[in-house]
Amino acid sequence: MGRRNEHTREELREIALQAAEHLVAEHGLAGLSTRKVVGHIGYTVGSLYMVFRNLDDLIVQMNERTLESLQARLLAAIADQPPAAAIQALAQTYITFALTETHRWLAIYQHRMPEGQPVPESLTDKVAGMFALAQQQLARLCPRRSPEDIALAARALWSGVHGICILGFDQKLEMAGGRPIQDVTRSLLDHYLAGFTQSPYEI
Amino acid sequence: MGRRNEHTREELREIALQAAEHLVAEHGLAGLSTRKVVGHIGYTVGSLYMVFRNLDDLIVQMNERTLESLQARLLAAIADQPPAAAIQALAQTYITFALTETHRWLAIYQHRMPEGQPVPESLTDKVAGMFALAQQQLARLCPRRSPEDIALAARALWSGVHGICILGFDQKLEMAGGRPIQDVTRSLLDHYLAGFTQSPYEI
DNA sequence: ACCTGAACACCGTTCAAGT
DNA sequence: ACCTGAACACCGTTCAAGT
Repeated sequence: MGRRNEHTREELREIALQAAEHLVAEHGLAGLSTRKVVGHIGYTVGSLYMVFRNLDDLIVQMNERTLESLQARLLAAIADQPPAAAIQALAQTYITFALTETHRWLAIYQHRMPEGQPVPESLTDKVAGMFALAQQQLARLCPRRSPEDIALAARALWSGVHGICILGFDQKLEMAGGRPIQDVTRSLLDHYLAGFTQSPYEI
Repeated sequence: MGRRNEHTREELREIALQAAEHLVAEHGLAGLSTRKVVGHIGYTVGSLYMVFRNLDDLIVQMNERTLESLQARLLAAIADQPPAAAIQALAQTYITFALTETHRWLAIYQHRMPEGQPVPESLTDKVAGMFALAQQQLARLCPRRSPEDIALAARALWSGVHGICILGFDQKLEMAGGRPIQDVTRSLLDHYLAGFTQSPYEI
């Protein structure tokens, strides 16, 4: 009885991921459980394991989808912008995503693989692809810099913007009279790039 | 039977926190549970609730202890250093702490209060105190800057260094041929400060 | 007053049994 | 082949009962 053959495997996977995304968006990663997911889609626990290896697998696949939609927005923000504007646009778009899709964005970083199990490459690839966007724009901005310098700067800035977002939401660094994270980010980018585009050699 | 009256309330609290710290250091925050804690100290579950309101309360108190020992190391690193060196020392000490006490340090940011409950002030105060160290050194370095500029710069740099650490451990941004996080941090600080100490006005 | 241990409502995961 | 639902080993939290 129940739902037998109502959905293909792919459909089951899709509605399960949608239910998971809904639960996370509403209550955060902690509000996600296998039983709640199947409760939402009218199946029983066992059926989840036909489509996902386990809950971690489901979360990873959900996080990959989040990364894909983030990447799409970043790409749209760059468009045909000149490099300096593109870099600002990347940062502001990342912030906007974090502000609007807070729980789903947080889930990417909150989830940890069980002890010893590595993060799947399919996910790290997507993070790397996103990071490459920043690196490309930085290379356009400073064409005479060595690839090593560019990579270092891209990592410093990407991590920096991410850190501002993470601590901004943590309540844990909610400064009294604190400026909005957009301002902090602009300060980071402008001052770093002022220093970076000016000094020709790495220290 | 059991352990009745073997420990005062304060002693019970202490050994419970020590057991929790040991479990987290060994297996991460996910490896912590009330039953494992009491298993280590020879009590039963119920007794934990004499000393802590619940597991979240225990974790918060554990995280506050971690922040205290981090703050102590940061203070020692500053010593009588001139401001520029003090800022570098703060960053490198933060990194070293994250590298050596990885799981306990991660637990500070991994733990989230249940929906709606705010982070206790006792914890946010300790984070703010730590952050103030950076702000003070920055004010010494740039005495003519407005307090607003200093606060903005302190937040950009603190968040930046934190972001570099977080993404560095996440495996999620483990760049191929990536430079050690110490180098990325130095790049962030040097270039930002080069830009910051030079431009007299905020954009 | 201190502490136990059973009880309750949740969890993730497995798997024999049903269709 | 698909799916169920009971079973197992874990959770956090409460609370009557014991000393």
